Formats: sequence, C-alpha cells, structure tokens
Amino acid sequence: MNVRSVIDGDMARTTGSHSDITGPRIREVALRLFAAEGYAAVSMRKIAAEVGVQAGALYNYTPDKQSLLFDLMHSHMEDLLAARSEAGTTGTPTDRLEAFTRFHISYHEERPHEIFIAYMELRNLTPENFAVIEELRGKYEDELSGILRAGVEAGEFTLVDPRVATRAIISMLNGVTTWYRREGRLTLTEVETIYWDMVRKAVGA
Amino acid sequence: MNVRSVIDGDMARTTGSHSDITGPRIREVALRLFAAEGYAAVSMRKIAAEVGVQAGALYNYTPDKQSLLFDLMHSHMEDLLAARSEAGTTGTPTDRLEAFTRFHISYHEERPHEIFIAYMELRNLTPENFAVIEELRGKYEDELSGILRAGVEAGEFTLVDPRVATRAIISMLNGVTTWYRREGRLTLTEVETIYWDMVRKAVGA
DNA sequence: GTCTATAGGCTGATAGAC
DNA sequence: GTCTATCAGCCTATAGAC
Repeated sequence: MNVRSVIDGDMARTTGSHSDITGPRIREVALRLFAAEGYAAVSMRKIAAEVGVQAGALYNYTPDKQSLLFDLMHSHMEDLLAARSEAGTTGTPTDRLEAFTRFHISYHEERPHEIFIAYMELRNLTPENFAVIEELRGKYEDELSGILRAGVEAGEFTLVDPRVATRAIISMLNGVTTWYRREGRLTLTEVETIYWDMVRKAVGA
Repeated sequence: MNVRSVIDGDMARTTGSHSDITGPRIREVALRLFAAEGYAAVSMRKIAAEVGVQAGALYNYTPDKQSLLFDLMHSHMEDLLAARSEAGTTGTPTDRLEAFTRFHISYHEERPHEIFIAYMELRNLTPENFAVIEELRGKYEDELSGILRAGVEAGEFTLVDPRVATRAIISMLNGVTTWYRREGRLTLTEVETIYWDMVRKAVGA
C-alpha cells in the first residue's frame, strides 16, 4: 500500500523515484529527531518512518548513520561560518562585539535543532569526524577571541583573561536557545539587547 | 570463573553476596558511562560488565534502567540544594552573588559527571521524572534569582531583566565544566575569580 | 545476591526484485 | 530509487537454580 503511487498518477508501479525530495527530507527529519531524542536513541527505521520510506531506502542517501550525523553537523558549522563572515566585522571592538552577540543569538534562535546537535552530539562522532567539527568550532570561537583581544589592546575592554572570557560568553549566549520561545513575553530583539547589555558590562566596555 | 570466590576465601560458592559494595558501584559506573556516552548509548550489559557482575544482577538494585538514571539525577539535585543551603547566604547581595558564583563553580568542578547528566539527559527522563527534576532545578535557580532581585532593589545591581540574567549567569557558569581541567594553566580559584569578575560587572555591581 | 538462560523485540546494514 | 526480506547481533527485563 503506497499512497504516493496514486498521487503520482503512475499506475504501473507502487514505488516511486523521489531523489530530489527524499534527500532533503531525510536530513530534515534526522535533524529534528536527533535534537529531540538524541543520536543514539533514534533508529534508522524511525527516521525512515517519518520520511515515509522504508529503512533500506535511506542508504541511497547516506552510507551509514554516523555519516548522517556528521553531515548535519558539518553543514551547520560551514553555514554558521559563512553567515558570520557576511555579518558586520568592522568598526570598533565594541561595535564588533555587539554585532557578534546579536548575530550569535539571532542565528541560533532560527536553528535550535542545529545548535542543540552541535553541542550535544559531539561525543557520538567518530574521532576523525570529531576532529573536523572541533576545528570548525575553533574557527568560530577565534572570531570572538580576536574581538576581545583587540578590545583589550585598544583599551576598550578590561578583561582578566580573554580566552576564558571567550568560553564564558559563548556559553552564556548558547543558553538562550534552552529557554527562549517566540510566543514568550520577550521579542528576539529584546533578548539580544538584554544579553548585549550583560556582555558589554562583563567585558568592561 | 569468578575471581571473588577466591578473594572471599569462600570456597563453597562461585557467586558472592555483595549488596554493600555492588549498589554504590553500580551508581558510580552508571554515572560515569551515562556522562561519557549518553544514557541511550549505554546498555545494562555494559554497566554490569564494568561493575563485574552479570546484567541480571543489576535488577537487584534498580527496577529498571530509567530508575537508575532518575535516581542519579535526583540525588544530584538534592545534594546540590543541601550543599548550597550550607554555603554563605548572608551579607549584601553582592557578597551573596560572589558566594553563589564561587559555590556553583567549585561544587560542579568536583562533580563533572553529575552536572553533565543533569543538563544533557533531561530528555531521556519520563515526563513524571522530568517534572520532579525540573522542580528541583527551579528551586536552585530561584536562589540566584532572589539574590539578583534583592540586589536590584537595594540599588547594588543594574539589571534590565533579572529572570533572563539568572539564565544567562547559570549558563555561563555551567560552561566551566566543558573546558576546565585541573592540569591546565589555571587553578580553580583563579577560574572562580575570573568568572566572578565577569558576573560582577555583568550585573553592574 | 548472583548466576545462567531465555523471551521478545529492536538494531544497522545488505541483497535482490521491480 | 524504493521495496521486501533477511542476517547477525544487540537490547531490556525476567525466571529459576544455587
């Protein structure tokens, strides 16, 4: 019983060829399920069921489950770095720090699944895959480190330890996705402003 | 082949009765494995193997795997609240905030597995168990909220939104366990001081 | 309290028909 | 490209011997 054979209007077969939509659908579903239940708790059968195909069909799109996780994390990090490089990177260190803060919050608010996976499923990557993701994450954090160091050198910031401050700020900003809901009492812009106020003061700007 | 039969000096049996040590050992091993690999990825067999018993023996100590996770999280939250209530809760809001900051960092640094599980395995709790843990977590966060509100009222802190600030500070402090290592370049007291400097400035004290 | 054995079911991945 | 069927192995939890 395959509903799509009817929708397709192709009476001669019960199976369909849908490479153009099945691929993205698999990624979409896997992302959501991995984020909600965790990589280890989600079976290939469960992903396939939500996509609307049989488990075997998934292997036309990914060599194995691990590659599926890695691809999701890898794309996310690449997209994040690309989006970041388009955002404002000029002005005083204070301007750049504000731009970074607002960028980080708004980018991740639109992609709660991605950030959840990126920080929670690291331990489920093979060592080789882990190394790749860690390097990309390091690149992103270096952007913030660079701003903080520039601010200290320019005398705009008073920071005891820029490296620790980088970690502290990233952790603080990541926390937003654990509680923020669009339906809540605050708009995203308000949240950005509240966090920026705290970040600005924390670095002594 | 059971090594303990020799250690026990009890030649008549190959199995032993070790309720006094097996129980704590199971909790210890489960805590470590859940933290390192995640609840869903750790089998009862794996726990049993590390403890040195067969899988069936675990069920003398826990009705099921879910209860094991819940008990670990529940004990952790109870211990955390008890330890917190013993720590300094007097003085000005600024004093109390410093005490909270240092307490949170040092308490969790000594229990990296517990905090990891407490924040990562919430989604693997049944709804009933989740509600219990969430309430305890709320109690803990209320301590910080209370300090922040008191500081705002006393005019010591300048905060746009104490509720958001509570989340932000907790997230920031939790981040310490993801990177801090005792062998590293900083002592725990130095880390506490760096974070306290940032928290203090962030709240405008 | 621990063991062995097992029930009943799910797992990731593959083979071959269409 | 998707299906069905299947392999070999792992899973949680239980039963009954000791």
